[in-house]
Amino acid sequence: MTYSIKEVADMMNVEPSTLRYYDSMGLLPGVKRVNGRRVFEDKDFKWLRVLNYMKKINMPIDKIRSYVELAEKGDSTLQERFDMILEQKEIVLGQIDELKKCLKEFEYKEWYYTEAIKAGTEKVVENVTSCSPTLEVDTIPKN
Amino acid sequence: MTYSIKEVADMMNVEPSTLRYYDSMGLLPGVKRVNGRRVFEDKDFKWLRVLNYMKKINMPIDKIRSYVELAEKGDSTLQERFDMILEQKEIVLGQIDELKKCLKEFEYKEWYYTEAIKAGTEKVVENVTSCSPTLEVDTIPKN
DNA sequence: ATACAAGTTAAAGTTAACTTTAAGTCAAGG
DNA sequence: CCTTGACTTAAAGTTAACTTTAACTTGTAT
Repeated sequence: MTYSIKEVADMMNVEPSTLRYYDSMGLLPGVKRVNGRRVFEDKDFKWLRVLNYMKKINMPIDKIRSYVELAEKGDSTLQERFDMILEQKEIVLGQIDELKKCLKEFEYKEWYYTEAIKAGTEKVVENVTSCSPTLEVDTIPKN
Repeated sequence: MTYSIKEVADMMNVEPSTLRYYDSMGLLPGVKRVNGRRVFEDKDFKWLRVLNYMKKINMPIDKIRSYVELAEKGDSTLQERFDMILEQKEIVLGQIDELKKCLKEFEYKEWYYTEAIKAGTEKVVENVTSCSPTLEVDTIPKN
């Protein structure tokens, strides 16, 4: 089974131009051409899938490319790739942790506004939310 | 207690220029000035904290600003703010869910490379990872 | 045969979120 | 008095990740 760039783009929910861009960045190795046109095969979805979850964790394209390049080199890079995967796994764990903390803040705000709406004014809950600068402010991530 | 822009920047782990930028975007309402210089007070950390977790969930600055603007209008916007918070809470839940799926992929890859390294070659596990295009590829998020 | 839809490239344009630069103000120390 | 360091603004520059454009080719339908 083969697929046109449009078909793959639709499956992946991106624009064809995005796939061309990924290809030009070296993220889609080994995609066949027929008359200059990209023809996607089942094996290409292996990479598309990898691309998919690597992008979801906000891995920069340059880093994804280096992983792809390692994979292209074959068995001699197994350890390096393993190390990269482990590192990214830790990053995902950290991201999940951060988001869970944020979730708590939103749940708190949900309660806060529920109470405020009940009372018709924020004054009723404002005192509860006063924060000490040092204790409650954790770091804003650089990006 | 008051703080200079540099002190706050250090606490928040951002550049002073970033705080000026946030201020210029309307994200830091009510910061005092003395001789034209920003002087942060404890009450300002309430907003910095909100800014902090809103940025962590990748809420765009424009959307944060509209929340800040609603808050500035007072009690008449309580319901609107509640709705925004609820919406964002759902978004965070979705993000956590996505990341958990990604985590599984990385854990799988961890196992994959562990086996491959043991065997000295990927061939041993390659067949396990063949994917059907439709079943295993879920959508790449637009951004 | 011819028009049209879908593909191609290279290069320029876009957007968000900062960051840097240039030119200036101000308070404190020597 | 003068220098230094930390602040100020407005405006220009940066970066990543696309997206659009322009000019062109190709396969399919009428």
